[in-house]
Amino acid sequence: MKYDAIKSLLSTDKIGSTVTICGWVRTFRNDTFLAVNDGSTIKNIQLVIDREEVSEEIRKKLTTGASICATGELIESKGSGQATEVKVATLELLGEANPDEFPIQMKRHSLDFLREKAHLRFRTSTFSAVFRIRHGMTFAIHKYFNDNGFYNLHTPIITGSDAEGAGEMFRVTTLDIDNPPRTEDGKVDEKEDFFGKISNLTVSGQLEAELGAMALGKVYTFGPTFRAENSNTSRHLAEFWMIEPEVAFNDLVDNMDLAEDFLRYLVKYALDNFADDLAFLDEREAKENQSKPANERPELGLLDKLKFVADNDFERITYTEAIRVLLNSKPYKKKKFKFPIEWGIDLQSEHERFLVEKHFKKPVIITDYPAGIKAFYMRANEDGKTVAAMDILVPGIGEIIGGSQREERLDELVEKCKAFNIPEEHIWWYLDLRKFGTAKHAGFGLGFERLVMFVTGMGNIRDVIPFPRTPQNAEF
RNA sequence: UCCCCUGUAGCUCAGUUGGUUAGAGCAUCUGACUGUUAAUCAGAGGGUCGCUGGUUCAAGUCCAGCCGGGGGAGCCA
Repeated sequence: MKYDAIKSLLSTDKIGSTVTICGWVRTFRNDTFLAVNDGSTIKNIQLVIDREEVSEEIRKKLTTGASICATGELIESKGSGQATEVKVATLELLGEANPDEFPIQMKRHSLDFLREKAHLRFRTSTFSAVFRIRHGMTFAIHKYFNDNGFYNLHTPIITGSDAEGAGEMFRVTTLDIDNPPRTEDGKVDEKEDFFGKISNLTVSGQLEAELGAMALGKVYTFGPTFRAENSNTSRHLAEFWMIEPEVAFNDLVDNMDLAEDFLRYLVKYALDNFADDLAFLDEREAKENQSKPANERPELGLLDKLKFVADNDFERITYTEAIRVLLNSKPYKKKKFKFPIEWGIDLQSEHERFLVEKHFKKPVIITDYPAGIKAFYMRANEDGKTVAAMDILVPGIGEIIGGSQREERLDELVEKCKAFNIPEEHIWWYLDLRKFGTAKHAGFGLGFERLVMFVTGMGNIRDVIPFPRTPQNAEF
């Protein structure tokens, strides 16, 4: 049915016109004032009900969560809390929400509690704001790439490639697991499976994206990825969405320039288009921080943090410099770090957090990591020790982007495969790219949910995806 | 997978060195009020204290095991 989005009515230019509101009741005060939200904005509209017009039977059922549709005149509000309100002429109760059973009441609920009510948490201000912004980020990502000459590439979700090396994979099979077909020597006969071989859910579209980039020039993927790691943290999901641009003829510096421009564009987009939702989340975060001890509070609130990122260049340092900074740091000298620091180790969370939150106080791009701690496809540097890799770290989240210039030299890549125990016949097609018209190219992966965490200030990744998939949990 | 914390009303939490009938705020219900802003005021209902076992005259409180939730670490995005 046709109805007026609340978002379109909150400005006063439609005063005097008859409007139709459909939405869900937030509160009903004084048996007269009905706050209704329809999801078009974080703001509610106030419906004013004449008790002569709407029966007591209906009024009793206007409880939090009930759905209604009403028509009436849009008028200037006599109250001070809002500019406009609707003088109700007709009101239809569409669906009741029994207050004894409906779990979302007008009070502060913990995020833990709402996580267990994921089917209803959209009805809260916090989650509706988060998911509006999540949509906005999806749209802005496609817009950025489209405006900059990239082509969106759909890489496979089910993959027969087992060389991606990004983590444990989910097996995909149509075999009867209680009674699988077996070969003569008693092993499960993989040839009988749907694809005639072992297949899995993808952990990354990067290798396929490289194939696209080496013909279309600039491509990006934006799709679901799956990791069967037993990770129990507030920053990991078993099913998450990833953006992976890949650009032909780009080197590591081009790659960093792209990643930084891209991230800052997205933050600006959120500030420009989701001001109401961000203002609400900013206040929410501020209230939450009040209960924290002073030394755990971030120096900048959400909005200030986003503005700072939008307006300032990221810090760029090499891994080797980062190690030097850490070795000269106060916490290192006072032995506050739990993990040792020496050239060659992978940076721990505590080290990354120090660099980003205490030392530079801004997003940091770390480049040129030791070859031994990075993936096989990253391009070997001239020093023979490091590779052309880059990670972008942001305050509060840690690593949000990981990328590299890819190894385009066939001989070097074949050597790397040997060193990493990857049989050439498994990635013959990836090696073919270096045999025929090879060229330097680079790309990165951005974890979409980590981006949404950063932009919304939410502290747990399970609160920025509608239905999170984590170990031991696939509810809904 | 490892370490730490935690489980008391629908929700958020308090509950002393073990001691009478387990409390508060919000939510709900009843009534009052009627231009309210998470309205207010008065009253009421609501509990197998996660589960199982143990110590004790006595366990929400102490001990053990199990189950659930959270935080941190590793792996990474």
